[in-house]
Amino acid sequence: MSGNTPGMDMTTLSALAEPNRMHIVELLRDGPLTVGEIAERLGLRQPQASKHLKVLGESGIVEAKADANRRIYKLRPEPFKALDAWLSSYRRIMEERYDKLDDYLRELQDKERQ
Amino acid sequence: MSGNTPGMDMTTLSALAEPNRMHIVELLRDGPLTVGEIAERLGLRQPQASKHLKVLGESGIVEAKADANRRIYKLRPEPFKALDAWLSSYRRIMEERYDKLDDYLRELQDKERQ
DNA sequence: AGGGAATATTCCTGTAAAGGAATATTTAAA
DNA sequence: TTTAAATATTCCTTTACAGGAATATTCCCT
Repeated sequence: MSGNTPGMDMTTLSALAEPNRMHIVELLRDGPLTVGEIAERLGLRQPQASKHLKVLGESGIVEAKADANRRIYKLRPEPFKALDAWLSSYRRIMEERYDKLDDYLRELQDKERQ
Repeated sequence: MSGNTPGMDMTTLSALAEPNRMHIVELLRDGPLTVGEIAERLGLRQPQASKHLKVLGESGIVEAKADANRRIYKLRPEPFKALDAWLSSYRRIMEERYDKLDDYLRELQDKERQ
């Protein structure tokens, strides 16, 4: 089997919650990059970049392809798919109607307050 | 103005990355709940529930409606919309083609390795 | 006014995690 | 086989944060 979309991993969120790692992910959105390139663009020292990439790798967000000396990192689709699937169970809450009802109730409360 | 969908807040992710808070959010997905109800269902002590709800509130994930002694908490749609908007910029990476190309490159590399 | 219920806040402690600096590892090239 | 470049790992220190216990606050009721 090849294209499975498992449940969301909590480590996905904690990995993305760190600003430097989020920044790395946003960089990789435009294509694979080398550790050195990532470190340079983020103004990080190389060891920190490696550490953050390790965390991202352990949560499956990123994978590396060895190329001699270098390691080319890129995003893996699975965690994003899982996050999207999880988020979809909140579609009802994101609906427009939800907001309207909310505003309506808020108005009522404001009026009652006087 | 009423229906704005601002950019994603990093605190959304860190708030959700804590297991108890994620659990609270999943509970509230099915409807508003009282602090006591939340604490009871999660096996938390009341102060911890309040603390987690405070964090969720500060990141805008949750809001409370006062009802005498009690505070009824419910989800706010905005952070979920923002997360969805952010995720949508990764749709290309989630595409099926991405996986296929990936597998293809992997095959090539495996063959070259011999 | 006083008491009790529901919730919030404070203080303390332990722990996980991020950054800095140094070092180890791997690989290509001379 | 030594050297240098790219990356990973280790050790140390500091800080953020979660839980526990106690206390403060707010509100209703009598």
